[in-house]
Amino acid sequence: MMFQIDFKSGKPVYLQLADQVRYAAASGALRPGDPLPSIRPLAEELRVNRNTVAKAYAELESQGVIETAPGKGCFLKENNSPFTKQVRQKLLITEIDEAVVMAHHLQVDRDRFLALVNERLDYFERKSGATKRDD
Amino acid sequence: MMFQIDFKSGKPVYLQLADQVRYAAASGALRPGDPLPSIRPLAEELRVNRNTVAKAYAELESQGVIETAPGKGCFLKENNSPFTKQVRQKLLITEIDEAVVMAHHLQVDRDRFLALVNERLDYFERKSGATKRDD
DNA sequence: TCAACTGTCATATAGTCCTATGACAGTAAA
DNA sequence: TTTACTGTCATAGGACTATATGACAGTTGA
Repeated sequence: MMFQIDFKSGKPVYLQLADQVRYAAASGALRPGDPLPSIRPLAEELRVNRNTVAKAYAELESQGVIETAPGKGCFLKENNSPFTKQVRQKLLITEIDEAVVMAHHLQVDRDRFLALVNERLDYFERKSGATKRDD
Repeated sequence: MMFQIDFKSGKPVYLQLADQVRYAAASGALRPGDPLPSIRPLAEELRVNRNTVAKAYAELESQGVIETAPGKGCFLKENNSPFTKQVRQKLLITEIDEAVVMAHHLQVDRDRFLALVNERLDYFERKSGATKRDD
């Protein structure tokens, strides 16, 4: 589905979820005014307590990313650009660095690493091509 | 100094430290047989409790990265790749996938992503080359 | 109105992370 | 031996994360 939790990462679940909502907003997967998944169903889907989802949403609301309306639901706010282009690039570089460090640690050389990266890019392109939405 | 902790990251301190030791080993900043900083001084320097440093070291020892000798100190192990080739590749692919997924989220296209990967590879190669020591 | 949904709040429980602190045993050098 | 270092262990407490659960009020549609 739209959100995924890594329970082994050591990173709090509510932060993972909040980050993913921000990414969805940044990437356009969620647009201003769009409803977010309701707390209870999402908690069930992610196999997480409803309080944990509520905490993620509460944080997002306090940061002005979403709007919550008791009785109605949660919606993406109009003017949400929590990430500038620079910040987004920094986020990506952090992820890339972790992979590069792991490659060093595992003594995988540059060519083999780049081959793996291309392989995974192919894999995800095939995958997302299959799930492309009609908007 | 050699290690740095980000107290705002949400990631446990002992995991951050363990990762940095692994990186130091991978990059050559620490070589097999080298002594690691002693627990108490390092804890003081990082402004962290000594138990937290001890926990990081204990994890590294259980993973075969370092060796601890009560009364003497902690030292980088000779052959620190406790993982089989398959397991290592799987670990690496997991890291790569996280970066690829992030790139998708942030709408960074393939060419730009590969350019960033190469840039970071260059960066780390320069860095590990520059930290070569005179012993 | 009634039922089913929405978010919200309060309480209790458990686990982890981190701190603080004292104590112990092994090592090494004066 | 004494002193100062090393890693290790045990205990206690605070903060945070997450769980489980019950209850409440607002919204919506039958």
